[in-house]
Amino acid sequence: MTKEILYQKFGYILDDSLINEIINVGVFKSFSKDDIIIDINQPMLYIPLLLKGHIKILREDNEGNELLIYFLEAGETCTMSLTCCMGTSKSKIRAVAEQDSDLIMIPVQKMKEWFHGNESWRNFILESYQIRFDEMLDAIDSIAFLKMDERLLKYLVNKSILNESDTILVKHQEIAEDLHTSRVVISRLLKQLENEKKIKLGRNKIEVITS
Amino acid sequence: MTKEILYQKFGYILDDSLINEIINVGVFKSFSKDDIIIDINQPMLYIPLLLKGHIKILREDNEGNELLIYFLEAGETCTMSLTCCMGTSKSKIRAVAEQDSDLIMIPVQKMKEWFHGNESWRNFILESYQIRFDEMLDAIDSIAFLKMDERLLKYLVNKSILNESDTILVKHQEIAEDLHTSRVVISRLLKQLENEKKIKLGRNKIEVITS
DNA sequence: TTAGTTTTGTAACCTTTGTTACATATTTTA
DNA sequence: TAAAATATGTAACAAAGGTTACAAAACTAA
Repeated sequence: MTKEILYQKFGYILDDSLINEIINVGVFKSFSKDDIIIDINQPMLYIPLLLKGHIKILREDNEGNELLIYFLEAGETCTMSLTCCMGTSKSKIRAVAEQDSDLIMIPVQKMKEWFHGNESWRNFILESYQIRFDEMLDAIDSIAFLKMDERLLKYLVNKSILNESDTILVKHQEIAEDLHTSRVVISRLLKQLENEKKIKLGRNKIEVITS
Repeated sequence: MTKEILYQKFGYILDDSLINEIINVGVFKSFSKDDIIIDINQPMLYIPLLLKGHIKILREDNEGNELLIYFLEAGETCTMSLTCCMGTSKSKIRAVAEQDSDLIMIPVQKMKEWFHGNESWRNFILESYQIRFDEMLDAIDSIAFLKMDERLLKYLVNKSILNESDTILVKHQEIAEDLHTSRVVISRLLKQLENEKKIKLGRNKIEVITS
């Protein structure tokens, strides 16, 4: 039940009255794997709280090529959507369900009210910003400082932690899009990582060797 | 006088009583060009409000190589320092004065009080976060999607806008450090940009041709 | 089971970026 | 003014990553 999940994922920081209000004003939504939850330039009318699943946050260049910035997990929100209260209300990123995911969508107006009226919500917002900032810095570090093979391994390890499994179900093409490179480059580097005994390759499947 | 500059740069968003309190509790500090204002892993005890000058915000890799993330201008604050209220209080970035700069340093404790007690401060924080987020996205775009010659030109144009002058006083080595590449690469690409009539090179000096 | 589709492997080649080494030009200092 | 220090120019080569083209393997559906 939604209320229980809300308490479980957000109860550590949001107070009881607020959680009750979230249930009253929030709109429950489910998305299937690969659904686009919000797209670039779409108006942001709701702030999403993620109850279940994982969401990819992506950026796009002029030619339509993507780049994964970070993942959202259950118990988190997209700070991009928070900034919409000020200034532009258009999304600068694309959010895609990495797995089947459940969200509660909160109208922007409520977010503003709570921001000025509820301390626990303010703390949640601050904490969210901090987490996102750290993720953005980490994304910058990876792109700027790591070579593609290192980025690839980090991506795989991260994904395996996220899914709580050493085996990742993914195609080379999908990895290439997330890392903003070509499928051939990924296949080449994956084979190299396999030779270095860091992973094991299968069709639609990669096993990360943790040892 | 400090009070007037505060009103001039922050009066559009912070209310009068808050500006008066900032003057009371804030510590005025001046830095010279190339001074390190705060370094990586240093504890963050103050939030800086930039009154005059420009500040470079840099990230560093394991080998000590830098990468410019963005510039702070007068009327802005470093959101990295805001997040220190929650969680870690260690700086994840290095802040270096790009020009002689004046700051007002606000104790973290005050920032927390104001965040829960003053609406104009909350709006300022939200706005700051939005600006920084956009800058971070822009930094990611540049690193991920642009080739080095494009990044270089963007860097030069940006610097020329910031300094309100077509002529930038800078060494190739410094550019190389900001963009996380080598001096030879920068010299090569600068010469190329000069051949394309986009810039004019001098010693310690680059003129951006706007035409 | 066969034909088509999807996914992966790999070779060959190109472009961009990084490295080393050294030359030249300009400024500073003795 | 000569010597030293600093800044820039450039060649030659290396390495990483991107592109094209095609083959082979694995799966799917008729």
